[in-house]
Amino acid sequence: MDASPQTPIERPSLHDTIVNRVRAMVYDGDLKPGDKVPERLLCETLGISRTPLREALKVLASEGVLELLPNRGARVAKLTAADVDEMFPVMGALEALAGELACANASEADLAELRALHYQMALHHTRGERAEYFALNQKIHEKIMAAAGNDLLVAMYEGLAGRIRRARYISSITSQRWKQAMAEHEDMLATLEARDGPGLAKVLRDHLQNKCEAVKEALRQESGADAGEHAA
Amino acid sequence: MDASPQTPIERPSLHDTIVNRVRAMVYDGDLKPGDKVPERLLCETLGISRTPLREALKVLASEGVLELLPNRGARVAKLTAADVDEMFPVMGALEALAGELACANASEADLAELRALHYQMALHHTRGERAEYFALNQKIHEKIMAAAGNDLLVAMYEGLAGRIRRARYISSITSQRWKQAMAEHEDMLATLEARDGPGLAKVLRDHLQNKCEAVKEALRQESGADAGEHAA
DNA sequence: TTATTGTATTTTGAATGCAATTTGCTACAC
DNA sequence: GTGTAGCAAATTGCATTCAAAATACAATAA
Repeated sequence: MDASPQTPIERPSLHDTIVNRVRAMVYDGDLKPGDKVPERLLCETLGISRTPLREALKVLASEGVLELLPNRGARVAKLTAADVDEMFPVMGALEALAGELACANASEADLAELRALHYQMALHHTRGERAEYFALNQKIHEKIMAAAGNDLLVAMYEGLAGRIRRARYISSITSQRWKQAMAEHEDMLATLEARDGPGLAKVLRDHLQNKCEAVKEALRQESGADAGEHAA
Repeated sequence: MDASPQTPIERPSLHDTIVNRVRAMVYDGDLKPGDKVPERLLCETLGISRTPLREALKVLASEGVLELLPNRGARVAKLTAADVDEMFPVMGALEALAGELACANASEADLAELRALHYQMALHHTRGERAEYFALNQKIHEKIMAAAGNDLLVAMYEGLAGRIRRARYISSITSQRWKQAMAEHEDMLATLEARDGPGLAKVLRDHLQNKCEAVKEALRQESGADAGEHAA
C-alpha cells in the first residue's frame, strides 16, 4: 500500500461537478455557440440553486468557454476565424514541445501503444470510417501529450483543443487531405521511433497547420449554414 | 469610427474586480503561498459579501493561483520545484513562439522601443540597480510578447509568468549570472533586429532555461527559510 | 499524564430573498 | 403607419440566511 493508500472518499463539490457538466454540454453540442444560457433554466435542468451554478459560469467564462455579458447573462462563446488563427500557433507550439519531450521521455511501452493506435487508425482510413478514424486520431495526439510527462502541458493543450473540438471538422475533410494527414501520421510515428525530437516537433506543427485550415473551413460552412450571413 | 467607437462605459462587475484584487494581493506578496484565505476576513477587508468573493475564489482556483480544499477553505497555491519544472518548458515554448512571431510581425516602431528598453536596462545593469533592471527586463519580455500580435499567446504566458513573478523578483541573482543574462539579452536584440525568428526562439528558450534555475534556487532558499524543512 | 470521545464554536456549502438593470410590450403622438 | 415613451415582466447581481462539515476545546477514562 504505497501508491494509493485507501483512496479517500470521493466527495465532489457541487460547483465543480457543474463546471464539468456544463462544459460537457457545450462540447457535446447540447449548447451551441451563441446560445444564451439563462440561469433559471439550467438550475431547473440540473436541479440546483443559482449560487453554485453562477460560480460555475464564472469559471467557464475564465476558461473562455462562455462569455459573460454584464447584467445580461451568459452565452456560449462562438469561435471566430480570428480566434482559430490565434489558437493554432499556440497549440502548435505546445504540440511541438510535447513531441520533443515525448521523444526524450516516452517508454518502450508508450511507443508500442502508439504504434498499435497508429495502425488501427490506418485501418479505419483504408475502410473510410471517418468517425472511428477521428477518435483514434485524437487518442494518438492525447497519448503523445501524455508521453511527454508534463501535466501542465496536457492541461493547457486540452483547454484549447476542447474549444475547437466542437467545430466538427470531421464532416469537411476531403479524401485528398485525409490521405495527406495519414502520411503525416506515418512521419510522426517514424520520427518518434527514431526519437528525433526536433523532427517530430516539425511534423506535429505542420500537421496542425493543415488541421487549422480544415477547422476554419468547417467554421465557414457552419456560420454560413446557421444563418444567411452577409456575403462570405 | 471603426476601431473603438465610443468606448463603452466601464462598469466592472464586482466579482471581476475581486478576482483582480485578490490575484494582485497574491502576486504582490500580501498573501503568501500556503496562507489560508478565510472568506469572512477577506469579505470585511474588501467590504463585500461572501457570494461574489466565493465566485472569485473559484475562478482563481481554476487559474491555479489558489487551491480549494473541500469544506476547508482556500489557500494560496505554493510553487514546488516540480511545478516550476513543468512550467518552464511550457513558458519556453510560448516565448519561443512569441519570438518567431515577433520577428515576422514587429513594426519598426516596436523594434525601436525594444532597443530603447534594452539599453536602459543595460544602464541599470552597469549601475547595479536590481529592482530597476528586473522591471525593465519584464517590460522587454512583455513587449516581445505584445509584438507577436497574438492576444491568446499573451494571456496564456501571463497566466504562467504571474505565478512565478514573485519568486523571480526575490531571486538573488549572482553578478556572474547577471552578466550572462545581459549577454543573452544582447543576442535577443540582435536576432530580433535581424528578424531571425528561429534564432530568437532559441535565445529566448535558453534564456528562460537559465532563469528557471534561478527561480528554483530562490524557491529553495524561501522554503528553507520559512521553516526548517527536513534536510534539503 | 496522556489519549480518546463528546460537545460547542467556527467556517464553509448551498438556497433563498431583495434590489437594480434590462427587455418586451403597449399606448400614444406625429 | 411609424416611431418614441412609458410601463410591466423577467433576469441578473449581490446580500442574507440556513444547513452541514470541520476544528477547537474540555471532560473523562486509562
